[in-house]
Amino acid sequence: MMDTTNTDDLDKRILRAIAKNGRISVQALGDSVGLSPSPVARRLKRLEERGIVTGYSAMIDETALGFGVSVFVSVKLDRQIDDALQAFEKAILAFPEVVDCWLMTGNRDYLLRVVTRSMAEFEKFLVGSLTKVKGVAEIESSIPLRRVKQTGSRTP
Amino acid sequence: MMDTTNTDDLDKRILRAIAKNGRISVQALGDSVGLSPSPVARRLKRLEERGIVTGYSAMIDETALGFGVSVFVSVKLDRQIDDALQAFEKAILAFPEVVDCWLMTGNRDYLLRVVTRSMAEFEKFLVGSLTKVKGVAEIESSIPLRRVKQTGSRTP
DNA sequence: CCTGAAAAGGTGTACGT
DNA sequence: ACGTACACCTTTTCAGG
Repeated sequence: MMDTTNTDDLDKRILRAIAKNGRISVQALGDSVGLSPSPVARRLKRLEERGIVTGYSAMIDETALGFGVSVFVSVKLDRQIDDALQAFEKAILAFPEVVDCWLMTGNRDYLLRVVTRSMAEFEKFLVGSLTKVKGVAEIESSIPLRRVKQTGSRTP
Repeated sequence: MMDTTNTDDLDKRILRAIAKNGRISVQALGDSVGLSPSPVARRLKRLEERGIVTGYSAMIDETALGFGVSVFVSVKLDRQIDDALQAFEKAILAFPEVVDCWLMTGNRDYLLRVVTRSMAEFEKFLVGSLTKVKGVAEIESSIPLRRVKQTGSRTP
């Protein structure tokens, strides 16, 4: 059984273009892929509806805004039942400090990236917010020195 | 001496809004922050010029593009001299499979996120590319089940 | 599934406050 | 530094191939 994704080459070119410039106009998109604006708009809408394009975002320089601290945090929950996972994830989604979160295989723990203005603010987040989330059993922080590469997402 | 970032509350609300929806119109932005379109456009332009807004991007479900495999890879180098780090980083920047890379404190190892079409392609990258980079001593892979949160960047 | 044209809606500039 | 007005451009919708 083959998983026909239903995204053709034109869609892929549209995706590449909007990955590079999320505010590009439908017209310019049409020019770049060789289509008139209306089909591009239709395809874009369809890509959004199908959940392939999950949204659009401005890329903001965190350090320019004073958020100089970025920390990787590994979190283990004390139970691994679905309820605990759901409760944890709901809390995570509400914390602005958490910019990225993955559920890992293995011990079913989470890997987060937490961004704050300072170490003091990070500590406050850790003891004031994260440790207070129900089900959190273990927390391990790793501090990066610097970011070597940032692509956002892969493109062919 | 106070570090007045020169971004006031209005700017911050604009940043929050465009982080959440990078394709929002200037008009809608104006409505949401209580300003008419022209000042919003002026502020937006200024935020871009000052490098606070570095660009716009569509958030794309990588799996939709056929990149179903995402793996966190931890890499230790056998020597921690600057030359080794530089050589390693140069290699990393050239690999399209590596979408994100951080130099970590502590044991001075690297944390990468590697994205491929399949496990077979991942393995090929691992044995064919990553292990062949000079200085690589230890590699540990962690496989995520799914992404829980993807914010791109922190907002004020 | 595409084009093209017309209606609706958004943008950018100039100027007034 | 914000608002309004207006000309211009972009998006959307719909008829037709």
